[in-house]
Amino acid sequence: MDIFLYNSLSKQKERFIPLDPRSIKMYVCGPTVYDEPHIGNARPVIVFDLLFRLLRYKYGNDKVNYVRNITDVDDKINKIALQKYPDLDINEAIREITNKIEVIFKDTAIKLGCLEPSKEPRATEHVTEMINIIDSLLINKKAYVNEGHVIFDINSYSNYGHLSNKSKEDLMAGVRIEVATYKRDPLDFVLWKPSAVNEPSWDSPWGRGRPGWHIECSAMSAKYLGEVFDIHGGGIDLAFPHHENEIAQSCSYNDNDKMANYFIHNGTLNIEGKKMSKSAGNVTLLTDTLQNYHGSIVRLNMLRTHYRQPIDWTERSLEQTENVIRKWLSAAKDINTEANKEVPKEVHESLFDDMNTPMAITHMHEYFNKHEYNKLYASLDFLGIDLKSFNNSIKKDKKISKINEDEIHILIEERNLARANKDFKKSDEIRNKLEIMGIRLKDMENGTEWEQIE
RNA sequence: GGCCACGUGGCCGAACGGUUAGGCGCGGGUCUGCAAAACCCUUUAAUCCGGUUCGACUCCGGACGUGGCCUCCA
Repeated sequence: MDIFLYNSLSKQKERFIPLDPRSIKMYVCGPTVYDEPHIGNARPVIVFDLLFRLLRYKYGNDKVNYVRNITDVDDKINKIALQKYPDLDINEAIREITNKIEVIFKDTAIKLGCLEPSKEPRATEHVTEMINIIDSLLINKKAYVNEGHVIFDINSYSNYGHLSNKSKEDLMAGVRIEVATYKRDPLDFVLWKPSAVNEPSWDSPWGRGRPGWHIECSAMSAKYLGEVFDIHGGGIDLAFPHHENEIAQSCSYNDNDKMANYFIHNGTLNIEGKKMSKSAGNVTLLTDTLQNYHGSIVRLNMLRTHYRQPIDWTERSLEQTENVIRKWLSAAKDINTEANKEVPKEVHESLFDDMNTPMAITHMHEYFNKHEYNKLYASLDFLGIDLKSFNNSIKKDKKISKINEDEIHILIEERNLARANKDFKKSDEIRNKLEIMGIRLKDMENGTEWEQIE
């Protein structure tokens, strides 16, 4: 069975045909590490992890090369570095911040059930490669130097705007800021810019400076995946200008008509119906969400919506997902762990059809209803949702102290004694008392169990 | 202003030119001393206005709404 993917280049669903089935090459734009990861960052991380898993499944675990970069050079980082560590040397301050955020980001990705990419290169470790590309673009007259900046000449690349479906005229109509004096054309973009004293800088043929946005991805994708690779992924918000500019640079540099055969974009994410923004004060940090919901819930909640569809991230949908997971978890004891872990056909087909996770989840509900728990669990496993870790975390999450726990056990014994004596008035009093304490009792066949409410 | 995506039942969320997707929740029931869990039953929708068609939630046009992007700026 082949994988079908919606390709932003052709604007339609296409059969995925790799350049070389023995080595699949996927590049995904990773985070700019300037602030704690938020829920919006999680979407591409989860979506492309799933694609990584599908590709591994079809072509072999060791045949897929998944590169997800870390952008650690950016003016936002500079600003925060100066704010947070005014006494440190700027480069040290930046290191401090980017290292810290990178650790949180990677830790979060693991909690969300994501496999580690094959390679996670950092932009700052590839400045030499960037300079080489810029130098070559200058030699080939695709770029020019002005006022210490190196600028990409948009008019040297005829296909500009193809990915984002924008014509030069449309783009010009949108130009609303004052155009920088060093640009010949308002649409030209910066490859290299000079650095002030308190900005990070590297030596270059054009003086001390730093790379512009976009060039890092051209440099790192070429280095690790080659001139042309299979899949380039990221959020739809990156299609323009980021990916458009990457294509212009890379294709001009390599003299190719393509950078990657498939551009795959995930849809946007809103918070309770509104755009997430700092000014609106509704930035949902992943670390906060993961405090209240296990990574499996966050992951499943994300996958309940098709990846290209806009998603409205709400507390309510998280609660719904938690309900589903708890229900599925109830079947865990009936799982035959020895059973073959083969992905059920229907789930396999759904996922290979442009990652139709909602359809796959529908099949999983069917498996549960038909008591085909092994199929359900094989599917969950394939989606990267680990219910076993969830199970453990329920216990761990209980914030009941030891003393409290002893007290609960005493009360349970007391109640069971009352029940044995048919003193239901007393037994109900104890139930109520525990409920007020936030403990719910469950009389099971072999004894009374308890759980914390909420 | 330009380009684009989306608008499905109380809520989430698919497929599909004609056959009640599915889930969550609500309600009812079985079970239970009472609960909880589980199980069973129940709950028929497509923002609006036109058009194409024997037939449209599905295709086309328009309106309205929500959201994204419009180049170094957070």
